[in-house]
Amino acid sequence: MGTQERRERERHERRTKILDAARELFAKEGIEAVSMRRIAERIEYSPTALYLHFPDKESLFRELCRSDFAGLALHLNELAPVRDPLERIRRMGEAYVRFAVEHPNHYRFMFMTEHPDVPLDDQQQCTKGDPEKDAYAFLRASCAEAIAAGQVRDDLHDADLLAQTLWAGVHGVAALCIDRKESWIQMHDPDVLATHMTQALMRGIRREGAAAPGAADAHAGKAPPVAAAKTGGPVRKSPRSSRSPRPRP
Amino acid sequence: MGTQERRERERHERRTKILDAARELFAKEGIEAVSMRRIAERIEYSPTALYLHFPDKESLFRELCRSDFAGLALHLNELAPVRDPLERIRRMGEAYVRFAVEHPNHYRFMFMTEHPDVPLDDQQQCTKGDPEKDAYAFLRASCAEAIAAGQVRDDLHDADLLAQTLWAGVHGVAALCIDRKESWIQMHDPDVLATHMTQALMRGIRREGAAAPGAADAHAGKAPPVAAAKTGGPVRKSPRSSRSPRPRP
DNA sequence: GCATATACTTAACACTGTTCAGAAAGAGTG
DNA sequence: CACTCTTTCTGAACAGTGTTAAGTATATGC
Repeated sequence: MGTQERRERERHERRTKILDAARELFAKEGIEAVSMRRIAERIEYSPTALYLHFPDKESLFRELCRSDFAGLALHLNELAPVRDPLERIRRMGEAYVRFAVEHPNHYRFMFMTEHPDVPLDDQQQCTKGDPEKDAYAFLRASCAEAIAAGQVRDDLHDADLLAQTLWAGVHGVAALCIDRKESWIQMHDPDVLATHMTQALMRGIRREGAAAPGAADAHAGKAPPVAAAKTGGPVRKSPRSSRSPRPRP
Repeated sequence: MGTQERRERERHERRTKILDAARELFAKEGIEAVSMRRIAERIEYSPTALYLHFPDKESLFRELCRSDFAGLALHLNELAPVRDPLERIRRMGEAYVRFAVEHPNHYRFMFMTEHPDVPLDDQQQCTKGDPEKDAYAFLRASCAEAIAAGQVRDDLHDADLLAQTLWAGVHGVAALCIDRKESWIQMHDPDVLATHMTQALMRGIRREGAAAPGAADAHAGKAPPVAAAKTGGPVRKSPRSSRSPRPRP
């Protein structure tokens, strides 16, 4: 009987209707400024109706941002064809800051607010570690690749440590540019800062003697072994207990 | 007539009584979790009484954090006697992250929340730019010094650009460590990350050919020209910054 | 003694996220 | 058809928030 399926479908439509309304308000005004009542109002529901589809406000926005995480990963994956790992990483940094500045509200929610330690649900569980859907995994894989290629200084041969250092660098640029936009400290242009940050970090992590990539490098015609081809190791999903990269070689 | 002065004094005492209660709650639970009612309760006032001393909640916390800004600047100024500008900057980075991790709530309010573009009041107006009271000014001055000393690459000869790049680097470490403490990405130890970040950045900004400072440098016995000329203080004990791991020279 | 400024309180407003009891409508079953 | 059960939504309410208006003591200044 098709009724079951039709109901499922209609339910899904209602859900996305809520999410669409929320996304619009949220992206424009930020998470704090948007109340459940206003979201409900916009789609002519009562506030209570939202709670039939989402347990609370945070879950609603979490769901909303999940797609944005995927979007970020997709955005960065466009750089997968760049052959030289360090050059790829450098460009990822620039693209990352651009993404953050263009979607400040999403970025703020994704990376600038404390998230309670809620256990990953099934969907997150299987995207985690997949370089195509998990931006951090992609970065980490590229770092591992660079290390394996002997491009990185000896004291940075831990892929997680390297990835987190680089991530922190561009996150700092993004976060300061978003928060301190109208502050007593006049920040430079995000693009300029991002470029200098990534270049400085590249010089800072590169093994001495390793040649900097000339402008010659650039794109490869064909997608190479998928950006590291699992360089990051057996990246599969890990049942949450595996949250201990625990490096220290 | 002494009544005026006494009243002024008593008023000031009430003010600090409020601030003390607020500081305690705020530092423990964060700005969001603390309500005006709870602050008032703690000192056996009615909630409205707070509004006789502060126009609103944000002003209260702003006042509270002003002293912490000064504290940060003081903390960093202990490094003023370090003669070599780049080495001084590098250590400032480490000290900065340590400060952030030790006072996460204050740091979050100072540098991780959007502050409305409120015009600086008189007091802020005159601390701004003073390296002893304004940590950014101190960093910027050190950057200018390093540039003047010919230690910095030519493409980073803008003191603000350089300062903001370095700041962003350590801010990224601090912010990620504070926010992602319990996240699906297990962050490395803040100290380790801070050390690697600052070292990588130092290598990344240093003019090629300029010698890295040997461990020989370190403290100066006497106040050297710029840095300490303004420190006004002989920079005695550094009660809290003494635990500098500092591996890998 | 009296007006006044100060410090405080009670009551209330306009919000917030969230829950609970119920109503209306459709589907499945006798 | 009637009966039940599920789904979907609503209205009212709870417990909280920051903040304001109006009113009350009390000490000061004349």
